[in-house]
Amino acid sequence: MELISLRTFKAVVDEAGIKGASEKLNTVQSNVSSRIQRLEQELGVRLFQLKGRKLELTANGKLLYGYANQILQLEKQAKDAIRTNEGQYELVIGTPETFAAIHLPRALKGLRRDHRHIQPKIYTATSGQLITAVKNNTVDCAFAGGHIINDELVSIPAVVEKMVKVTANDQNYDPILFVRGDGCGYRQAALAWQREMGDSEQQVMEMSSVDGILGCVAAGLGYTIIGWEMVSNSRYEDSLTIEPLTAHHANIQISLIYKRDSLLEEGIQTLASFFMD
Amino acid sequence: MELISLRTFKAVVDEAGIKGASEKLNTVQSNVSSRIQRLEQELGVRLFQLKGRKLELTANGKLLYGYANQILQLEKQAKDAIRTNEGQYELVIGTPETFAAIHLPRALKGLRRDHRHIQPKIYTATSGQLITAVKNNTVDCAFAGGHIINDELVSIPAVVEKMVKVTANDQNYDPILFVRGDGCGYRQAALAWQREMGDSEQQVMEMSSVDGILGCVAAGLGYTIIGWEMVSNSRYEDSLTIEPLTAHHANIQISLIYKRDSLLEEGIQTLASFFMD
DNA sequence: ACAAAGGCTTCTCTTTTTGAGAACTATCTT
DNA sequence: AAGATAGTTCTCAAAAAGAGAAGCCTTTGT
Repeated sequence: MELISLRTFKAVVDEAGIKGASEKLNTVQSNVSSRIQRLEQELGVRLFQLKGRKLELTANGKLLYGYANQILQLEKQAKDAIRTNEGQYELVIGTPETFAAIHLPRALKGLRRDHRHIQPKIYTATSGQLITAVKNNTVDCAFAGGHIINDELVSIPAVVEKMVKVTANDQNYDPILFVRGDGCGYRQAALAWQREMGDSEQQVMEMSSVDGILGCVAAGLGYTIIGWEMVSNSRYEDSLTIEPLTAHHANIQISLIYKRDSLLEEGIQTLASFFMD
Repeated sequence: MELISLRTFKAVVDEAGIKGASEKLNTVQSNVSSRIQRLEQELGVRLFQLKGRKLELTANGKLLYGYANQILQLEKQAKDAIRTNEGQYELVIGTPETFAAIHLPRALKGLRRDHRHIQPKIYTATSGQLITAVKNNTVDCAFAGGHIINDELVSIPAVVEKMVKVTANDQNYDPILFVRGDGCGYRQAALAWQREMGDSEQQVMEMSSVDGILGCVAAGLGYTIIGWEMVSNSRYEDSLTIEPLTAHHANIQISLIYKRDSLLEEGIQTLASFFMD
């Protein structure tokens, strides 16, 4: 049994299929397929069962999945242990795009200046995906909004974003709420606010980029709820009006989360320290 | 990082060198050497350091060794879990040669008859080596004499061997104690008895096979201390005289030992059950 | 002090394994 | 029924692993 088999196996399970796995692993379907077949042959056991055109884990597959996770995690820990022992190590930081744009640069700059032995690497995804990414060890730590209730994770408060309602300067805008795609922290906040205002049958428009949203709002097509920092210094700042939200929705806490007893804890704390002032 | 790298690495550490590892892994030195080099390159770290013509683990090597053991053990557990789940599984039984000859056949026969889903596989070595073999997962369980004091191991009493002093029929023998090679359970018992008798400056002769020893004793060249079953039914039985040992050395407890929370516990208990009557 | 042996590395050549891509099959969708 | 989607099979090229020979540096023994 080789780790590549387990990595492949895990990818197939996680991505729910050979196609997904092949993309994640940067290879073609046929290779993934044959690796799995080899593994099955080696163990003398079927790991998946074709159910329609989807694969379904067998009992043995489920059994192996647990072990594969453990083994792969230990592999990562082994590498981490050696890297931290060497002083030099890579710290994979997960962050939502918005956070990466606004808050991260300053911290990263400080990190590069004062802690040359830490090589930061950025991985962007939505808040929701990032939490699983932390659990999976895809990233060493991640910035995410809201409060994380999970005792295998630790969270350090990083920044508090002041949420604001953004409208066009002329106050003459359509009652359309612009939100970002699924998984974005702002989106949740915006929808919660909308619900509370009783405006929930208002039209909602989804857009993938914050810049796009602000552009639309500036053009008077609607309004949005977003972190204050996102607007200030934006290219549309001058054509937008900002209005603070009512107390209870006013703030979103963004925390740096990581897995309890991560070997890279020291580096993560160092990163967090740049947000304490 | 692949498991073959870790297996190789572990073998080099355990066998204290590339030559030993290459033999254990049934390959040539050059391959072991290059696998290690690849691993070092991959981790960007030296794992060994040439000290004279021996290899010495570096700090990073020691770190990795711990992880390698854990990972490899999990690999084994994963396979075991699947095999036991399948019902059919292989049970690797360690035993001293002497035990294999006398006590094991009956149990093995019963196992094959009543528990076809267990495929026993025999691995012979000395008692001392067997204990480490159990710890290393080289074997799933092993028969060993004496009392095992180790809380990562479990031991089930299997048989009690009655120790006897064996001499030639004519009572006219040299005061030479015949013992087996290092690591044999009988050897220890014999030497302990000799010490207690105050005969410790008596000559001792080492021989690797029990049959050889009995032959020599039968020929009047000396005497030996050994389990009673070894003598009865031996080809020399008729020319030998048996004399029970004094109470305190009279018995050796042989137990079946295995690693606590082995996944194959059920099979091991089954094996042990053949000794309970 | 020198020859011999032991142990690791390097180099080369052969065999095996892996990977990419195309063609194929079966299932689901509309 | 056509098209899209997901997985498998097959083939050929590329890469990696294995075996063996030769070399280098220590240790050991006389």
